Amino acid sequence: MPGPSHVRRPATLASLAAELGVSRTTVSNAYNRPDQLSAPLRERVLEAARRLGYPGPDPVARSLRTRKAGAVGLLLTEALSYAFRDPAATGFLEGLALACEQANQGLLLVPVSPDHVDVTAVHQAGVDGFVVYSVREDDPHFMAVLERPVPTVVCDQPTGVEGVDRVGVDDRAGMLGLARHLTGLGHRRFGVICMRLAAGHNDGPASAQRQESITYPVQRDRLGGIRDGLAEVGVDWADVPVIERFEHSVEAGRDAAAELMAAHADLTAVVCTSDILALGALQHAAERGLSVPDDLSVTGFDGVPEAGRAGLTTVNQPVLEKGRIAGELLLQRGDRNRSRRVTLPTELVVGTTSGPPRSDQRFFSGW
Amino acid sequence: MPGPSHVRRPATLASLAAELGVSRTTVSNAYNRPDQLSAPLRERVLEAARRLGYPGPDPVARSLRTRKAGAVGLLLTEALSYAFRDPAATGFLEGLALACEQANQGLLLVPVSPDHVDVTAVHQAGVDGFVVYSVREDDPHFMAVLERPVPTVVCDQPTGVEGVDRVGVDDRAGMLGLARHLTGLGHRRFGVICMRLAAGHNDGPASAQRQESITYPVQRDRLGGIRDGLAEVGVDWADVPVIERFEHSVEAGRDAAAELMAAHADLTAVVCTSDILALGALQHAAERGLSVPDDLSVTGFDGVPEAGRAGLTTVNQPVLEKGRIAGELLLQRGDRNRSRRVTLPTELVVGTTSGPPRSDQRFFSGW
DNA sequence: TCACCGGACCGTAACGGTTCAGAGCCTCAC
DNA sequence: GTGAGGCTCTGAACCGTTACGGTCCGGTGA
Repeated sequence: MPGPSHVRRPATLASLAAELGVSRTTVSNAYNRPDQLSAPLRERVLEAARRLGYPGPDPVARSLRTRKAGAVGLLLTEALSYAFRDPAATGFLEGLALACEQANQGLLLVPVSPDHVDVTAVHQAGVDGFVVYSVREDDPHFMAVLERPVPTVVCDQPTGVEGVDRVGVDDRAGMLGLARHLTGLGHRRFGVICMRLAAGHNDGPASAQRQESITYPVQRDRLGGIRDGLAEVGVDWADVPVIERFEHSVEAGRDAAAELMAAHADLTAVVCTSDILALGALQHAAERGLSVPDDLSVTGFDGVPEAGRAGLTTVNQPVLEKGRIAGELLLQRGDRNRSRRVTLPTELVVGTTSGPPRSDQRFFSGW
Repeated sequence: MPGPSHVRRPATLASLAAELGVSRTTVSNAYNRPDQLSAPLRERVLEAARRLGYPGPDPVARSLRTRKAGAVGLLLTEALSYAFRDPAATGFLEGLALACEQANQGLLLVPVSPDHVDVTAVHQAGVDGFVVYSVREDDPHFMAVLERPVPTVVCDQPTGVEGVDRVGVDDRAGMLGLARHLTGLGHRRFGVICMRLAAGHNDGPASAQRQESITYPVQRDRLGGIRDGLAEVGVDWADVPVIERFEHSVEAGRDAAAELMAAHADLTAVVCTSDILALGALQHAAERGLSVPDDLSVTGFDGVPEAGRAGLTTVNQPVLEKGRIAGELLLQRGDRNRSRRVTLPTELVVGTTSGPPRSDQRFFSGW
């Protein structure tokens, strides 16, 4: 098997042209516009290229001249590797990759350092546009993206950025439906487990003040949906404990559930703002010996495959579709200039983790 | 919230320099080498940049000049989106992404068209090197990568390419250990389900001839490992039916198992060359009413999370580690020029899907 | 006074292509 | 014979930046 050709400094289009005694234009055309030169000459060019080990036009130089990179940048707030761990993100990426490969565009995962903020990677990225996946409103990387003179599409959050297309779901409505499902079953004593609400590490109860200053619109909407749903049956939001976790993992959900139940043993329903957290809550319930849904109802959000297998009551959102549409919004942008907003439908999925509270608990809740 | 700046044609370094009456070098230095100019002047430059909406040095132009793109290209044979569906690939990607983000390098997923071969995407990719994940020996995209004058690292396959680093596991040894486990349990009647062996769609038995012309070394080694293991107890490989599937999915595994068992109802063990296929085989066994492992033993390869949950007997390989090392081989390549080979260990995991064959079956196998 | 030095800044030449307006030249119709 | 038009091919400008090797100037030590 032949080895790679990176040993020798490769020939350039110019050197190839000189070798052949033709103009650089002609060599360029041999690659890009075969109809612009005679077949024999073209063959002669290509043959010489083979002989001299010319790898074809340099992609970077071409990008500079043509002003297109042939790639889409993807920005995530989390560490890059996170994208491959979170099933919701994975689904999104699959959809986005689908759109990219259909348009023959590369997908550049922009490395963001989770620890120290460093936006150079955003400046480094040779891309024709950015897809931003679910980042904080005041994310510095996102700011850097906005400064780049390329189109941008946001998935989920931040919302309402001028001149930027967005695709997402109606998180508030989705959660509202879920809350009604639970209140309809008779629940009145709720606890909530949510994801990171703003910059800064806050593992524990989310104070009213913190809830005021949420910088993740999705979390804001999901909490808002729950609050609205509970308000309909007279449950005061101030009485609902909300536990926040910085990390988004099953482990974090389990841990949060433990914290929640330790302080509020009388809850009949735990609403989580993601399936991953809910799966953790289910783990905790099992460890605590609570029967779900008899002793406790647990719900999630997203509709990831594992949730389906676990029979979790949740709100499905079309993650793959979100990715696909994000890609299409970016790539198929005609001469449109106004920003477009796409809101996809969610669907309440009633699984086996939600049911009416025990009658004694129901009675208890009447106090 | 402010909008993006892609409306106006952005200022260039040159125009900024002209505006300020300084040289372009100075502006460049303001961004890249703050120590090369006085602080006040630097501030003046940056202020003017802000005022004129100069987004900082163009990444593509910079790449052209500095000859580095700040990104690693990833080549997969399958459609891009596949990478996010196969858990083994996902694990690999996570590891690779880890290495990339540590080196502050982007990860460019190169779009390959699964249907019609089109290597332009490989030529398009502005990257400093390629990681090739598990492709066919004669894959045209891979050939195109080799022509690019950049370093390349291969994961798994193809093997033995001159001048190209490689990371993988000893697939043959892994499978050999697994085969010994099964023969040790008493199995003598085997069936095999394997992944795509070569170019071309072959869903069905893999003839001896096809097995001769395998172009996926990993499959060659895994099958070879089984063969060697069976030979040790006198089982003739010619008597072992091998079913191939083009698609790599649970569904395909289920289907292949059905085909296998329909023709060979007397098998006591089905060895699959991947966990995904094995999970499908388990599904089929369940549908057929076979008790695993009493009626049938089923094994996989890879050690994906789902296999763990299913209790599958399999061969674990450190997929995340493979990705991380692939990235490191590419990024931390010193002035080394000889190609490096890294072989990571595998581990036999005995789950609940393998056990001794029924005694009557064992007797039967003695015929 | 003068050679020398270091900091601050600059001019020029790449980097490797693409693009566009032609220049030749040949053919064909009139 | 001649002008129109088509096919090939060329020359020069341009894309936006950084690398390299300077220059300029004020200060210093002898």
